[in-house]
Amino acid sequence: MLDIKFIKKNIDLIKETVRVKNIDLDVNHLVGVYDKKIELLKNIEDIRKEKNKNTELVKEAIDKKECLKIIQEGKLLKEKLQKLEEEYKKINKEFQELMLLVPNVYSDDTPIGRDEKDNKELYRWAEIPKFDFLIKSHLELGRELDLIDIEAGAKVSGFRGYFLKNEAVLLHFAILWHSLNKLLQKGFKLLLPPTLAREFALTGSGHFPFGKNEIYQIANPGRLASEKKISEPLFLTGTSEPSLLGYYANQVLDEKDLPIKMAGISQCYRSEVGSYGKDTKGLYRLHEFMKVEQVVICKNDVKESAKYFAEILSIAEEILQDLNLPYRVVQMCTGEMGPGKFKMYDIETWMPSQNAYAETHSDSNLTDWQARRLNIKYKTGNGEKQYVYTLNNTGVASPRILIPILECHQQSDGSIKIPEALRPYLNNKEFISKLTRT
RNA sequence: GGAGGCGUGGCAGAGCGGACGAAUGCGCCGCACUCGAAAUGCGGUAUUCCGAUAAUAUCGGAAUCGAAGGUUCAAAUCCUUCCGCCUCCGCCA
Repeated sequence: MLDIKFIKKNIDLIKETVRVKNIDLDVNHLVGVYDKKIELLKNIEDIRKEKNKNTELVKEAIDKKECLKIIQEGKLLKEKLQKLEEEYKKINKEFQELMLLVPNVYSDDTPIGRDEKDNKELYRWAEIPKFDFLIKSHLELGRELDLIDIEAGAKVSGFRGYFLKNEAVLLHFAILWHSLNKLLQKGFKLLLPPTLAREFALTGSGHFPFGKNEIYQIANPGRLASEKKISEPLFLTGTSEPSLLGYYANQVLDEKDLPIKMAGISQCYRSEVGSYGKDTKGLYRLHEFMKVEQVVICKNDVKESAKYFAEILSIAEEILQDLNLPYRVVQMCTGEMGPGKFKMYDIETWMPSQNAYAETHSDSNLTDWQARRLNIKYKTGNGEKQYVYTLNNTGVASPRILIPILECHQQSDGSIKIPEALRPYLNNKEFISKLTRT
C-alpha cells in the first residue's frame, strides 16, 4: 500500500509502475473513488456536527413542546446520517480494495522487463562441479539410498507428496538447525510462528489479494471457546513472513528497538495451482516444506534498508557456502518481482540434474509497503511517527535445498559426501551410503 | 466441566445515560525558586482523519474508553455477540 496523497502527487509514476509490474489497476479510477469518498466524508461530518449541536439544544430546552420539536429534528438527522454512512461504507470498501492493488515503486537499479529473461545476473560463487561419471538426479540417488519416496508420498498425500527417509530426515533438520544457529549468532531472535493465519496477516504481507489462489484455505476453521463455529476464514501460510509481520501489526515501536531481526521457522504450504505441469518431478515444487525465513523490520530509510538487504543476502550466501553449493545472485526485473517489492534478488543454486541454476532464496526490500498494510509504525527521537521498512529473505528451504546437496555432493560410488558444516548434526558421518546405514 | 469478575489516556485508577476526550495520582515536558540538583509551586501533556491559512505550526470540524453491532434526540455508561485477562471450585497432569 502507498499513501493516497503520494499516489495523487505522482500519478504518472504510479501508472508506469502498474504497467511494468503487470498489474490490473485503473489508477484514475482509484483517485476518482478517493475524491468521492472524501466528499462524502465531509458531508457526513457536517451532518454529525449539526446532530451534535441538536443534542446540546435538547439539554437547553425548557419548554416541553420545544423539546419534542428538537427531538424530532434529531431523529431526522439520524436517518439522514444512516443513509450517508451506508453509502460511505460501500465506497470506502471499494477504495480500500483498490488500494490493496497499488504496487510499490521500484528501485532505480531494477531492470524493467516482463519475465525471467529480463532478470539480471549479478555474480556467481564457486565453480560448477564437474563429474567424471554419469551423474544421478536427486530422485535416483534418493531411491537408491532409501532417502526419498515419492510413490509413497503420492499414495498418502497425492500429487507432489513425498516422504523423506533415514539420513534425508537428519539432513533436512541439520540444514534448518544450522541456519537457525547461524541466525541466532547474528543477533536474530528465533520464532516458531503459527502457520494457521487470519486473513489480515496475509493481506498485510501482500500475499493477498494477488496470490490468493496460491494459499490453502481451511475448510473447517473449527469452533470458538463458546462452541460456536468460527465464521472467519483461516489460511495455511506459505512462509512465516505473514505471521512474523502480523506479530507487530497495529503497533507503534520505539526507534531504539529497531532493527528487529527475526528468524522464523515453519512448515510452509503452497497450493501451486498456478504452476500446473511445471516442475512436476522431484523435490523442487512441493505442497509443503519447511523454511527458515529472515525478516527484518527497520527504520524508514532507504539507505539503512539497503544495508539490511545486503546483510540478509550475505547470510543466505554464507549458508550456501557452508553447504559448499555453487550459486548465482540474480536481480529480478519489474515483471518478476511482485507488487510490493522495491528491490529483489534471487539466489539460484546449481542443480546438476537440471544442468541449471534454480531458485532457492529470495531477498526482498518492501520499504514501507507492508508496514502501511499492517499499520506498523515507530516513534522517532523527536516524537514523530513513521512507518517501518520491512525486508525478508530465505534462510534455507528444505527439501528443495536437498536437491543440490544430494546432486552436487554425489560420489562415483553412488554415495553422498556430507558437507562438513552439517556433519555434527548427523553423528559426524562423512558419507551417506547404503554401506554406512546403521 | 461449573461459578463469578474485569478490560478507560504512557502507567495506576475514578466515572456506570446529557455538565466526559474523560476526575485524581504517578510519569513526562516547560517555567519559577536554586550556584546546580532534589523538594515545592504554576502551566502543559492521547491518537487518527477532514478542511482552511500556511513548508513541518495555528485554527475549525469529525471520530475514538478491548472489537463489532444495537437501543436513544444523546452511550465510556444500557443491550447483544465476539476477543483478551483474572479469581474460585472440580478434573487431569
